Parts: sequence; C-alpha cells; structure tokens
Amino acid sequence: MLARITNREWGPGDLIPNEEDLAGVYGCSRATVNRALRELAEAGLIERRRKAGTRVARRSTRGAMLQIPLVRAEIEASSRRYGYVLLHRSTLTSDSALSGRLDVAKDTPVLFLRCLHLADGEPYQLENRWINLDTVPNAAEVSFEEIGPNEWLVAEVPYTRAEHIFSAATPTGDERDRLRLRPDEPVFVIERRTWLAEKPVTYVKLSHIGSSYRMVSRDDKIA
Amino acid sequence: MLARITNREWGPGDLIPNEEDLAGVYGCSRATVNRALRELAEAGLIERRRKAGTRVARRSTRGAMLQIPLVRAEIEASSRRYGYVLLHRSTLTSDSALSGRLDVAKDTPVLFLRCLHLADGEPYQLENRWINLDTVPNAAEVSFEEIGPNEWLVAEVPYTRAEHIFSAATPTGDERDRLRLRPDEPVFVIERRTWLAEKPVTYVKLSHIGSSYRMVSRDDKIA
DNA sequence: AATCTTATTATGTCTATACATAATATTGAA
DNA sequence: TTCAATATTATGTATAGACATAATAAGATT
Repeated sequence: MLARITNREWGPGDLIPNEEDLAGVYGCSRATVNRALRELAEAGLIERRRKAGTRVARRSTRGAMLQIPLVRAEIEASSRRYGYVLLHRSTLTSDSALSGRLDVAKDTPVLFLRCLHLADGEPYQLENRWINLDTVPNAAEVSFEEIGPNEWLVAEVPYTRAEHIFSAATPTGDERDRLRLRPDEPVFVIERRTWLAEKPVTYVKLSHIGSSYRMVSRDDKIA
Repeated sequence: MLARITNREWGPGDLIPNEEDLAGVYGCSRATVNRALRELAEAGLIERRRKAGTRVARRSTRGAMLQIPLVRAEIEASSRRYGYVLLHRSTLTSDSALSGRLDVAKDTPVLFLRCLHLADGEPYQLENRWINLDTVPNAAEVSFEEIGPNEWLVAEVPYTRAEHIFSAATPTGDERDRLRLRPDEPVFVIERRTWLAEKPVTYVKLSHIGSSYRMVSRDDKIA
C-alpha cells in the first residue's frame, strides 16, 4: 500500500478501497489491513475518517521526529571528552516571573541549577535549570556536583508531555562570558518544559555556540 | 498502566508483568494489553524485548514531535497577512557541491527557486529551494509565481524520509539584505531534505529573523 | 570451565468474528 | 422545502485462539 502511494497509483487526495476489500486484495484479514493503515495514518501518509473512508493525505503537514540527545552522548558521539561543572545550586520559592515559565503556582518550592557542559575542555552548553520540588521532591537530596540534572532526571523521572522552543538569539552577557563567544556570535537556544501527568516537572534553557552547533533530526516515517 | 508508571508504582528500570498476567489483572484479552503496551513503547515510556519482557524506560531519550507548519499557515495563525514573492527561477544540472546537499548524482536536472515570504508586508522567511526533477518532473511545468514551492510540494509529492537541520548563524549578505536585518541580528536557519522511497525530492534552506522567530513544539506523548 | 545444542518463554503477528461508533445517506413528517 | 428521525457504512475496538520469532536459560558435550 505504501508502494501504491509512493508511485502515485493512489495519488494525494484519492479515496482508497475500504478495509474489507483491501483484505481481499492482499489475502489477509481485515485486522491486518487495519493495523497497516493505522501505521500509515500515524506516519501521516493517509487520513482516515469513519464512514467517509481513507484517503491519501493531501497536505502532508506531518511533523518531524526530533531526537534531543543527552549532552554527554552528543559530545561523546563526536569522540570528544565530556566535562561537567556545576556553577550554582539553590532552592527558592517561585516568584511570578518563574511561575509562568515553569507553569507552577506562586510560592512553589523550586530547585535552581546552573551548569556548564564541556567538550574537550571547551564550553559547549550552558544550562539554566529549574526543577519543581512538588513533583520531584527527591531532587532536593541530590548535590548535582557529579551528575548533570538532565542525566539525573532522565533516569529518575519520566514525562508524558513536553514543550520545546528553539530560537537564535544575540547572547546575554552571561552567555557570552560562560561560552567564551567571539564578538557577534549568536547563540542557539533550546527551552524545554516537561510535565508528568499534568504536573510540571522542569523548565530548562540550554544555550549553545551558534557557529558550531547544529541540531540534526533524521526521520524515517516508514520502515 | 500509564498511571502505574507515572506514580512510580512501576519505577524506571522495573520489569512489569507479562502480557498474559496483565490481561488477567485488567480483565481483557492479551491482544488488548499488547496494543496498549505497544503504544506506550512507541511513546517511549517502556522498552520491550522478546523473552526478556517489558520494563519501564530508564533513559527516556525519546524525541519530540515537531510540527513544521507551512509558512502561510504559520503567518495566518498569528492573524497577519501572508505575502509571497518569487525572486528567481531557473533549471540547472547539479554540480558536485549541490549533489551533496540534494543527495543526487552529478548532472541531475534540478529546479532552483528563491522566494521571499512576507508577514504584513514585512520579510519573514527567505527560501532557497532545489527540486530534483528526476523524482518530480512535473515541477518543471509550474511557474511558482502564485504558489510557493513548499505549498505545491506538500500538495503534490509525499515523502517517506526527512532530514532537518536547525542552526543559529550570522547572516550572509544576501540574508541581511532580503530579510532587512538589523546589525548583529542572527538568523534562525532550517535546512530540510526529503526522500520519496529513497529517491531525493528536495533540499531547502529557510532563513528567519533571529530576534522574532521561535520554533515551538508541543507534544503530548499519551492521550 | 567452555562451548554447543535444546528447551522455554515473552513478545510479535495473524486469524475470524463480533459489536461500538461516527459520519454520511435516506426517509418521513411538518 | 426544511428539518428531524432512521438506516447504512467504514472505521475503531475488542475477542479467543494460533503460530512465529528472538532471547534467554538449561542441559549435554567437549
């Protein structure tokens, strides 16, 4: 069926046969056709509606599956030495400005961390991290001097919802200083918020050196 | 089962009961448990291996589902007027430099387009686009003076594989000129390559004004 | 102790059948 | 002609049962 779509036998917008007929054509059960079509629909190649039937997607506005790896893995993948420094650690109660970014009520206890990730001793990523201690109380017991908050969270706390914002920016003075940026060098910023069953987990701002950082996503929709 | 994971009854790394037992616990058939677990595995919350069983994911290095909308939709969503200008159109045969980016053999016929997308008359996105005419021959018949190549391709040609690269950069002179950038303003660059059944379709470089462009991705892993 | 062969086990996939549900068509009444 | 009630249809989900497959565990052999 994928082949029929890619060679335009079934072109964009076309209505394709119903599951029962396809089961006949391919000599398998309707359940098998249903599973195959469900996977094609998840990949965004077709659109399905009850009674109306199944048609080849016209606007394939499908998303890209974006792998955001751990910094350590990212650095070691390019066979460089990973380094980590904790710059700051404090607990605080969220003010109104932070509440918006972390999506918590005012006066929620929050753990604030600043860290620098290094590749072969050179600054690579500056991390500003806030963790909601209502959702993740045991984070308060961790020093984060040996292990980065990203690695710790990934091992300890799953999430069910995430929001990412990517942007290019002129660096703040702090970013310029910590990342040792050349003049006029932009930063590539990733901001991430995660929730576990509707409860906010963490907000993080990750700043990278613009001239050298590239975020790559490779994405096979179908085997 | 999702609840058991989120409330840590089944914590990261834990082995969970097998499908048959779970079917008993939840009073449903194994096929139903299988489907539920398959969806949790797709969402990245659990890891499954034959014989070894199913365990809660330890490093939830799962990706983010990133919607990359059409420029027009993006602009109209913020209730601004969409504008489009074709700056250049030519057919050429790929040289060695282009071959690498488009993933085609040397001397493949290619359609090259430069366009500017405007929001309320202001420059918004500069598009440099190459289309493989071997894969998409009918693109040669389209003027692209009224409709942008992105919209046309999305309606006419599906894809099965995509590669995206995001980066922050200091603008080229051309970008500075076309996007009317303030001094020291970075650009947010999206590069995309797509394939249809292993045949290269297109390579595009989309440049945005750094100070105003933010790429947002919201992502509910599970209902 | 090391290696090869053979069970065993949990997931992966498929079948045939049944009923639920959403959306469209059709019918009937006002 | 308009609108509501009803029938139809394709997808959505569930079922019990069967066999395939990959990975481990156990046993036999060297």
